[in-house]
Amino acid sequence: MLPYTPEQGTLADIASRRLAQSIVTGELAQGQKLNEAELAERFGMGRGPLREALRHLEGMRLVTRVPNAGARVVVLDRKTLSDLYAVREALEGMACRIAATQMTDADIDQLRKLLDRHEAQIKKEGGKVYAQNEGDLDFHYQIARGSRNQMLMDMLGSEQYQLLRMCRYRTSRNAERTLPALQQHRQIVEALAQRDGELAEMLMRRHINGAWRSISEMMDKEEAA
Amino acid sequence: MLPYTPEQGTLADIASRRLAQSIVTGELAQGQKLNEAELAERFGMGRGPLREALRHLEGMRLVTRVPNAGARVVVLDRKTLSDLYAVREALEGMACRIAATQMTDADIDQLRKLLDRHEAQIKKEGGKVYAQNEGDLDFHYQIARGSRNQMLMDMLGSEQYQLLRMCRYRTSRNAERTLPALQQHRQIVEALAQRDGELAEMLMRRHINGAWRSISEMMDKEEAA
DNA sequence: GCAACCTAGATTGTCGACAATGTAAAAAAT
DNA sequence: ATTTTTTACATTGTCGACAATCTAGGTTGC
Repeated sequence: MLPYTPEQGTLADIASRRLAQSIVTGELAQGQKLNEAELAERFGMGRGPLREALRHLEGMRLVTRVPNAGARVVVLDRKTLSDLYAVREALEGMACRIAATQMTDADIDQLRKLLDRHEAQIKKEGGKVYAQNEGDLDFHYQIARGSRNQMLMDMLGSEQYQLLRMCRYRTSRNAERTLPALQQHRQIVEALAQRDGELAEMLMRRHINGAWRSISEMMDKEEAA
Repeated sequence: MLPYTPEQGTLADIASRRLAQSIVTGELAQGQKLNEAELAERFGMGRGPLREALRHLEGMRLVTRVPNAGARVVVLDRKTLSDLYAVREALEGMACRIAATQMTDADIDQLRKLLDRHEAQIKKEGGKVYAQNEGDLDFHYQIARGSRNQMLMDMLGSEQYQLLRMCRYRTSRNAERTLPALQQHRQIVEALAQRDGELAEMLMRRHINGAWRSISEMMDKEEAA
């Protein structure tokens, strides 16, 4: 259950969502120049709303702007991703620790069901990447919700972490990590069920660290080629 | 050394900075309605750039917008601040742990000098609130820099954490906590100097936790009145 | 007197045009 | 031929006007 983005609102809101989606999925390449007139044309709106959308995205750090030179899609280099995963480890570790005391039994049960669905999906399709990706995000977001910390939820769910989704799309083609990841997810849920915050935090930190190492290796291979 | 914001740029950039400043200092009250035409008039610009600035601030979470009903200054209630301080504890704790291995001796020396200046200022003026405030922010930001994690620096220095500055302005009138805080800062620096990341993290977490308790108490008193 | 409805004013959302700036290609000079 | 200068074009920045929406006050009916 990702934060629901209603399909309506002002034109600027719509443009903002569509652009965010295009950036995150890689439809718009990293570093690509964003031409206002062209995008406005494509979305069927004036340049005004589109400029507002770009400003919003700038605040979200999905685009970078230079005065009088326009906006470009942000570029995720190795260092940026490394920094991001370090921050994730701290934030989501904390989320787990707090969630262990704050989540209701019903919440935890929902988490289990979510993982069941993931498992079924993996077995059926061998990991249709898109769904698997959003599913993993769901898991992490649900735990953030469990912490009852709105700021954490904002950071993970809607804003800053879009960068993460962006990275996922690039790196999730090899689905070899999905099964061990699911296993780790289950361990985390069990720790939460036992109300063991420290263990849950440790498992989550290890899980994220492992994910980073996997991505890092993949980038090494890509660079070698 | 807060991130330097040049006094130039597009009108939207200027409006964004001026608004952020006004919001953070409390010149614009929490929850206050932001009238586009009025603000545009005051800043001597059209409504276009001003709307872009509002969008940017929305991305920064300093204002909240409702379609067709305008923008309002964000309201920092007790829960929001509590969440914010929990996140701070995790992030700045991490910053300390990493900074202990990443900062150069020169960096640490600069940190000592910064604290010397703070001490002198406190003794001289009994804590001119504004300077003291920004000074404390400097300290925390320098440590984030020491972690060499750009994402962390962004989060602390320029964006999300503006909420924190906002809160500080409201709560820093009673300067009774400045001296113990300085003492804690010194302890943290010495832990960094000894390259003891774990200790530095622990001290920082305790420091932030103490700050939150102090603010929380103050809010209790205010509510009682 | 109270409530629902309607009207007038204010405010936000959007667009198109124009000015300012940056960029790249063509022309001129060495 | 290469470098510099100039010129033309594309893009961004800004403004003012108009349409859509919301809000408040008054009016009408019960």
